[in-house]
Amino acid sequence: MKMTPTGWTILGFLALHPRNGYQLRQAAQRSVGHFWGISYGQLYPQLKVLEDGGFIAADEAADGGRQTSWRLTGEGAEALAGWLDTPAQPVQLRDESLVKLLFSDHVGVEVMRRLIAERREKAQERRDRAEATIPGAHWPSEEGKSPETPLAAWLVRAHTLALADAELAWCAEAAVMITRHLDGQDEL
Amino acid sequence: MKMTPTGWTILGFLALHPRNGYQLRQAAQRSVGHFWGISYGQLYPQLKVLEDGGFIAADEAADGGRQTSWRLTGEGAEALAGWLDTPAQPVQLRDESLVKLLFSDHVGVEVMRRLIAERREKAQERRDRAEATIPGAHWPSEEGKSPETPLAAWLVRAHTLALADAELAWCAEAAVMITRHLDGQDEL
DNA sequence: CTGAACATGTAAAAGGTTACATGATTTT
DNA sequence: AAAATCATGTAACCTTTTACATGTTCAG
Repeated sequence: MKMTPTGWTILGFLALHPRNGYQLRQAAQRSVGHFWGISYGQLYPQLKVLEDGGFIAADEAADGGRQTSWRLTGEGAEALAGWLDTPAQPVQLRDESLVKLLFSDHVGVEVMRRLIAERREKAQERRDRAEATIPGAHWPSEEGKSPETPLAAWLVRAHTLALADAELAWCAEAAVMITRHLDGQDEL
Repeated sequence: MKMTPTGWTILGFLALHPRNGYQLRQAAQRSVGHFWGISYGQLYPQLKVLEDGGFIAADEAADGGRQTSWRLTGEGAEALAGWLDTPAQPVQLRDESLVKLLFSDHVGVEVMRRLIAERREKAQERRDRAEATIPGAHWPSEEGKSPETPLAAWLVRAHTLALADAELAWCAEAAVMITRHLDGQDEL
């Protein structure tokens, strides 16, 4: 089996600190869930692949062996750096709600309003979650750990906030435009 | 075979006006390409499915039969309306560039700067393309066609512009933050 | 003791992406 | 005459998604 994008993501998370599969899942869900789902079905198989490749190693010290904590190896760090230097895959977006909106001209404005209301809710949730996130607070602070601000995490958080705000602003504007459009029709 | 999301999208586009497979491909690419790719491999098979379901019908009048122009049937219009009333699938985003940014803390700011520069370019392209688009200018205006402003298309265009602007603003801000971060380190 | 959260996996399905294949027509 | 565009399709692949399966530990 080969490494999938899920594999690289695992590598990235393990670069921050060691964890087990379950924790990887949660971390991914929590911190990148809304723009980069990691594939649960691939998670454990990919861990095997990464181990075979020598990119990660198991620390089974913590528990009797029930849970496996994985850490990045030197090779893994090199591979990760290489991946980061590779041009990113183009952004893939599948936004059904927007397509439906595009086709909603002839089915009444209620549909439009509902679609937009739903988008507003989702955007607000994303925003709230990002706002509540303290970048770099990945695990209970260990003494001796450098308290440096994680710039990257900060930037990503700012990105989420900025995009969510733009979405919210658009929702408000859209509502106004719909109303205005209806008024305009009445005047004719 | 069953109907896939690609099928519904085809239905939506045919609701605007009849076209052949090739034109569907182009329309989808042009107008929703950046948030909803239609699957080319699935296009012609789905056209068959839609025909079997009675949702679309072939108009082979135009050409000797080489190209098939498809139009929506009454049943198709109903089905489309039903789909539009169905809750939209959650937005799926796969943004590798953002993930790489998140993991780029320890590989040098050049990587960060490059990632951000690439995002800026993409965002600018999206913005320019959307700006140049005149919503509703789908085909050479036929006489008798109502010159109504297509509200939905307008809203979608506004969305693209708003999100692209937010992305561009974030890129600028991010560049500043990176510089500031480096300055802060020097002062220590 | 009962349910929620922890933890590790496997299998199948679904659908999108890419590449391939073919040929006609139009443009340069 | 060559290249680009038009036009229709097929096949294989790839990866995510979803569902299933199983057992443990911890909290109420």
